[in-house]
Amino acid sequence: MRRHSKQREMIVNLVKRTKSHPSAEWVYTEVKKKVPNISLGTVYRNLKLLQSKGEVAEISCEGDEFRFDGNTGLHYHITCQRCGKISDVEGYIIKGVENKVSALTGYQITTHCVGFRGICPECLK
Amino acid sequence: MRRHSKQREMIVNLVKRTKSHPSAEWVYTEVKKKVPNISLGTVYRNLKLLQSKGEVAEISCEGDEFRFDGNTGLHYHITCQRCGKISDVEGYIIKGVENKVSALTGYQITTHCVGFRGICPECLK
DNA sequence: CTACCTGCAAACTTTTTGCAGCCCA
DNA sequence: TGGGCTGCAAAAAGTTTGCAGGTAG
Repeated sequence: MRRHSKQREMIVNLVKRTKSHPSAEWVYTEVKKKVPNISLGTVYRNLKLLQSKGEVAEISCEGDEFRFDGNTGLHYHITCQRCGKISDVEGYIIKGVENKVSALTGYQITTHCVGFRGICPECLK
Repeated sequence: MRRHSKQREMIVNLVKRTKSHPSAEWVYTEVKKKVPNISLGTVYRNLKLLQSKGEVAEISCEGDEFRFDGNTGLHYHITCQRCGKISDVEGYIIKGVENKVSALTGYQITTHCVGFRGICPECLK
């Protein structure tokens, strides 16, 4: 049972290191700079694998989204409607929502996510 | 300047009426039952148009999602991880978050959305 | 050796677009 | 009658998969 390959390692490191919530395509072109003959298929395969191992998380609670986040801890996102960038909202977690919604809906809740939309300070200038 | 067409009207009504947060494909097959020769292109064109007019909203704050919601007022969603259905969370809005996050990030905030993941009561049985 | 992993390319799925004709204000 | 709207089909974009060969353990 093999664990490592140069390609896999690069992908993990890249996704964990970057703050930009990359798409598969972005990861591909980025890794390609170091490993020029990597294939897109490999990137998808690895992202999926890493995701299933919980080393990397998909953004969004609805689930058809293909942008990833190396930070798998609970935190929220904010998207700038002007320039499209996605950032983390640091230091703010809403407490008690899961219990409240569980009581309200009867669901057994696993997780929640929160997203904001607006205009970032740079674009406001 | 024309406003109505049979197809458009059917699409609006369908999306506004349904609670199931439909995908474009679902809308297509559903409308097809009444208007058999409607084309998928028309469905996409209309959903996009309605969305830009604010008559219908896309689910998710990250934006690559293609499921729609006829209820454009602020409300949250919950997805069942077992059966995949998406429901509305009724009667619960978190207050003050937008101001808080605005202060925290410097963004001018337009909206926020909240999603939950869990197992629905039916699947828990 | 033998899994597992990779690159490549083809297959799929989902969404967008160009075009010619149709239809309503 | 004109401009928007439609159906159709091709194109584009995004994701998955089969295969043959390579490589770490």
